Amino acid sequence: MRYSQQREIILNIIHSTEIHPTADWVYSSARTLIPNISLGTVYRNLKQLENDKLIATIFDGTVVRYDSNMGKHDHLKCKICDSLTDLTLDYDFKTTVKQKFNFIADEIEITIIGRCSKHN
Amino acid sequence: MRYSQQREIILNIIHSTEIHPTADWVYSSARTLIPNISLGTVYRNLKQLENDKLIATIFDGTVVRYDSNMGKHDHLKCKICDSLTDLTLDYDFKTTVKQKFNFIADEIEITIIGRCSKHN
DNA sequence: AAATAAATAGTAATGATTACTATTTATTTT
DNA sequence: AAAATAAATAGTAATCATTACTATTTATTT
Repeated sequence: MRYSQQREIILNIIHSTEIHPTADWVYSSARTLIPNISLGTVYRNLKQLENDKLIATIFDGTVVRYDSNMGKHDHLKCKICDSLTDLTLDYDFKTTVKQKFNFIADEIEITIIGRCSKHN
Repeated sequence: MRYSQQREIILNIIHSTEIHPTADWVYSSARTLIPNISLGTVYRNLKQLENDKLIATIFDGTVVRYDSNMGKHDHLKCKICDSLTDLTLDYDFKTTVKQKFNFIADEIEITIIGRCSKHN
C-alpha cells in the first residue's frame, strides 16, 4: 500500500480520540486539515485501515463507529448520552460454544447497554 | 393500537421462522399473502411490534434483523454461511460494571462470531 | 526526469430506512 | 345500522450512510 497523507491524517484522528467516531465525524475532522478531502477517501481509507488491523469497526445499531483500541475489549453504551466506553470483561465462552454447538469462536462482541455514571 | 391484518401477518411471519429475517425478507414473505402491501407498512409495523416488546431487533453489522425470541439470549454468527443461531450463555456482568464503572446495565448483547458446526 | 500504477477529489449511484399524503378501514358514537 | 373519527395503509418521494465511477493527481520505480 502506497503512502498517502490523507490516510495518515485519518489514522491520527482515530488514534487521538476516545469517542469512537463515525465516518462522518472523521470526515469533518479531516477537513480542518485537508479542506477538500473527499468523503469517499475517508471511507476507502477506513476500510483499508481496518483490513490492515490498524483500527476496528463497531456496529452501533445505526451507524458504524471506528475504534483505535485494537486489544480485545468490550463496550458500555449509555442510552442517555449515547457514549461508548471501552472496558475489558473476563469470560471464557469459546470452550462452551465449542462443546455445546461445535462452533469455533473467532471473536466475541459484548455490548452492555444502560446508563453511565453521569446518568443514573 | 388499532388492529390491522397487515400487522398480524407480519408478526406471524416472524414467529414462524428461525432465520432472524430482515425487513426485506419479511416484506417479500408478506407479499405472498397481501400482494400489494407496502414496504413502509412493514417497517412501521416492525417498529411498533418492537416498541410493544413483541419482537426484538438485532443489528447484524450491515442490516437489521428481527427476532421473535423475546427471552434473554445471545447469538452465534457464522462467518461462512451468515447464519445467526440463538443460545443462552451464563454470566453476570451487571454487578461488575456497577461496581467498577457505576454503570446501570439494562441489556447485554453478546454475539460470538466464528464458524458453525457445518463449516469447521 | 520519465514512466507507472495507486490514491485522490468530485460526483453519481445504490440500498436501507423514513417521511409524506391522499385513501382506506377498524372502531366509536349517534 | 349508518355516520363520524382517527389510526393504518399504499404508493411514492426524500433522506442518509455507503459505494462506485472516472478523470486527475501523486508517490514510487525505473
